[in-house]
Amino acid sequence: MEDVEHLPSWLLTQTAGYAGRMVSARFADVGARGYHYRVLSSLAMKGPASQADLGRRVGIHLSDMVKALNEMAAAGFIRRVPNPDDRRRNIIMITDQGRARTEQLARQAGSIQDELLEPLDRAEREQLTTLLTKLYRYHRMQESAPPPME
Amino acid sequence: MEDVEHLPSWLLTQTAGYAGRMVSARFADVGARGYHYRVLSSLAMKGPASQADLGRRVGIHLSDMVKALNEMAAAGFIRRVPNPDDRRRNIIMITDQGRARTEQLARQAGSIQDELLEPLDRAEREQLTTLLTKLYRYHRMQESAPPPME
DNA sequence: CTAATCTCAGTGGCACTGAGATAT
DNA sequence: CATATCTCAGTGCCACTGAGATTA
Repeated sequence: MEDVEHLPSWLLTQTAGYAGRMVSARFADVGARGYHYRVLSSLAMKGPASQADLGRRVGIHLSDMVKALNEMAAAGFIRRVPNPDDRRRNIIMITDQGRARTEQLARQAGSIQDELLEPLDRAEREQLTTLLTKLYRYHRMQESAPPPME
Repeated sequence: MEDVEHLPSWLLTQTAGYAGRMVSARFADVGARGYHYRVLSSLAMKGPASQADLGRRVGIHLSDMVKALNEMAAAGFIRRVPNPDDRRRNIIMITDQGRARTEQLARQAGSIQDELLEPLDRAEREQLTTLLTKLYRYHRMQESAPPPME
């Protein structure tokens, strides 16, 4: 009988749990959550988009996007502007306040990386990042690949 | 402005998300969830325990343990036996059905490892396991370390 | 009295489903 | 007509909080 603790999938979810809790805690301190940071940083770096496109960009479900944007609009971090070319769509724009918020959250997220990777030396950290990037890219691609027919 | 997608914590939670969804899907097919497998495999490998000890062993909150054990007792995978030496405690024992279930779930979990690690070669898989194990052990230790005073 | 155990109810974040209204 | 967008309500899993009853 194999030990669960040696399964890569187990190690991955456990370590991700530690990472996630660290980041969430920092975000919660300022009343934010992961979805906010994902959306804001995408807007700040890649520009405005419709809600659906934004969701596809950052991997957040359309219906969750609605809720997250409601929260961030109420806080003044984003604005919803009607798209004159397609009246089904909104254009989501980041505000100056939103940019400031993005930088605040980026600092918080960045500051925990050292804490998270503490037991690894420089070379190991690069190894880890490389390996995880491979995994991430591969599965992200798989997702958008042809769904297995049934 | 740094890209979120390069942060180790981001990569970790994203890849863990893929891994978690793969495993959950397989478990859901047979009406199980992650907590069940964790508890059952601990019982199978390390023997009976009280609910509190079991929770500490596998990192599941005491109050969640109650619910998970209710589900598994109803399904006949575990039994609660009163501890004669300490009447506050139960002794949680795995049943034969529970052992069979454990093996079933272990097979399902094991079968997705290849799918998960597909883009990595043999050496890379070992690297990843080694790095994640370091991280896991470190943070698990930190947890039980003296809480920061406030 | 304090501390540990077990139970239950509830919360929050993340990811998802389904249904409905509107517009293309 | 089908398709795409936006919205809302609800579900499931994981992790956690708080409260109460029992026993050590």
